[in-house]
Amino acid sequence: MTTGSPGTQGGESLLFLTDEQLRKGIEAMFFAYRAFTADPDRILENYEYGRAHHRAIHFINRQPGLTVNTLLTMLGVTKQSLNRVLRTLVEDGLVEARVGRKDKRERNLFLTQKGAELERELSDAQRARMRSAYRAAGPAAVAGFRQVLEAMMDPEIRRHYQSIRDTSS
Amino acid sequence: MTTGSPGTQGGESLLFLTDEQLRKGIEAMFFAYRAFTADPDRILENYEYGRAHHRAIHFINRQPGLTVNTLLTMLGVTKQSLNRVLRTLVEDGLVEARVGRKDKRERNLFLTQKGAELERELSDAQRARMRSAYRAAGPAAVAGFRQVLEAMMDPEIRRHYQSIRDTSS
DNA sequence: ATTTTATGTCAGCTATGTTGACTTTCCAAG
DNA sequence: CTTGGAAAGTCAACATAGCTGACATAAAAT
Repeated sequence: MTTGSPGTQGGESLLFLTDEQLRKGIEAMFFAYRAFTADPDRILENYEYGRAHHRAIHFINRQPGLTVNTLLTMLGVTKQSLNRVLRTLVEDGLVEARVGRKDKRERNLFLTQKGAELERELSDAQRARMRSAYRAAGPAAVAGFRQVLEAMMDPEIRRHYQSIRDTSS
Repeated sequence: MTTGSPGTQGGESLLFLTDEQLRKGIEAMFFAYRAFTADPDRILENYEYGRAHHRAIHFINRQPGLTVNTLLTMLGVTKQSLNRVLRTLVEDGLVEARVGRKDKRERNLFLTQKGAELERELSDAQRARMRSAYRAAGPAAVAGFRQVLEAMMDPEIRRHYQSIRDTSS
């Protein structure tokens, strides 16, 4: 719809929209995502945590002080599922849940030093793979990569994604 | 390593390799992958199948006649895990497992008509999202997308990925 | 005062992964 | 021809992480 309907290719090839191309894209997503999670998964085996803990830690690090509800929206799971994860992280002293200043019903989530250390270990591994892929593909490819992924997201999530800015190093 | 170490940027900016850029890439992968699986997951709820069945069906469709072992490598799960999935698909008449002609220990896997119909329904949904994202981003972005994903894969899997060619429409 | 929201918790279920042990079939090398 | 090992299938037991449903508490909003 954006570039015109079939038959009205204004000079631009639409070969990249063939079923074969789309299927290759689907497979690329599957294989790449598996590799993408493999490194942190290996590290997490040494702890008593899983991928769900990693995700929670990631977003708490990225948006320190975010509420449980916000985290819920970003992770896209039920509160029961998140609660199980969050409870162990708080009990183990990796996450601190402070009662909200304005609204005391809310809990603002922060990583403790210990939590930040695990975050660092996990994200070092994940960023190393991402960096290597970025280097190999080059800046133009990276821009395209980000564009396609962003276009693939659900609109509500895309807004969340775009609103996240790093506050750590 | 490919484009030079920090300080020796031969005219090419390395800003795309900052931690912030890498973290945005990590988040993009997470959010996009979730959207990517959401449509087929919704369809699968109407059947007694899950995401694991979808993956098996996808690859059997893409490489009709592939052996159980090949499928195992591509899915990256244990034979016990795959067997549970494959058994229900065979019992329900979606997949046919023919004894190998040369090596009778092997099973060559094929979709039945019924299996092909489900594959079509699932992949229609998944391709629709992929097509929409490709259209929105454009052919240059798609090329970059594929390059980065490919660079992210583990080398052995990348070879499998590159060897897959479509035989269906 | 009542309703709604944010959070937490208990119980039970399902899907999908894991390891380990074992059997059957059958190719291929001695 | 026998034997070793590969391919496949199966059984059992378990872990993770998702789900629904029901219910409790505290605090904000109406």
